[in-house]
Amino acid sequence: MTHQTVGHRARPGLPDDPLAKVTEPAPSCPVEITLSALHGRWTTLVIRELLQGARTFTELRHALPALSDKVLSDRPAHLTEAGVLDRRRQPGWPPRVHYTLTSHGRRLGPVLQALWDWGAAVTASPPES
Amino acid sequence: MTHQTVGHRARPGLPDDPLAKVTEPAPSCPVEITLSALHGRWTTLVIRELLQGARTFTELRHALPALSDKVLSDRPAHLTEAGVLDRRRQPGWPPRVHYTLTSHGRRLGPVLQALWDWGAAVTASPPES
DNA sequence: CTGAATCCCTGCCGATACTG
DNA sequence: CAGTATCGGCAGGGATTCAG
Repeated sequence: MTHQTVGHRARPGLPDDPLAKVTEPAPSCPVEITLSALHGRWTTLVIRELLQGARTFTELRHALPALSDKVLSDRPAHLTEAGVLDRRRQPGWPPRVHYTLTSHGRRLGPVLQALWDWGAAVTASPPES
Repeated sequence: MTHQTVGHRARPGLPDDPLAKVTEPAPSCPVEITLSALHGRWTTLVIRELLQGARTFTELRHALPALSDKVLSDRPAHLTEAGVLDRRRQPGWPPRVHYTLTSHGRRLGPVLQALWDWGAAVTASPPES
């Protein structure tokens, strides 16, 4: 399926890594890092928007009209810290800021795809419950 | 609506699906469904544990000693609702409950793998920050 | 043994108002 | 234009206690 080139593994399941044995949500755990990057309402929608190209603050607001200015400001800031986004100020007036995905950010595409596929599969064939 | 076959996709990124155009975190969005299943602290660690086989309440407690009884009870309950887990009571005394991944649950393995890979890649090559 | 009920504390998110 | 400051409501989750 859309199993990208994220590296194949000998066996299914989780990798053979010392961090795979943590018994608490350590911030150094790769899974925690990713979930932390995706954390927060609206976050995945902001990423989806930017997967289609650079966006300014106003363009994001237009694409996601329900977001308050605060969240519209917080999400890109958080994502920039997480290394997902690049923030470029365009000199002059009025101020313009362009948000662009970094190479890391672009690699979130397959991750969101994996999330999408699982949710779609569950919807298509709900469990016994 | 979810007319899709989750098969191959013409282009990278997100699928061509009406739900891909929501402008708010709709609960019917597959991505939201998956994130909702993984939602909550400790959740992914519980799933990781169960990816290695069925576990009882006590076995989970032993594997994840830091969890309070409440969370240790809430997480499997939530995951059962989400169709990830199967809960089987063993008759007799003392009461024993076995938690097992459903077929949907087992399919979370690759999803966690994708999350792991992204986090590991970011750690390996941190951004400009 | 396997939880459910309760209490409290914290952090998220929405709304509104203000600034370089 | 692109945010920051502030306030308040509410849900998540830890600790403790109780129940089948």
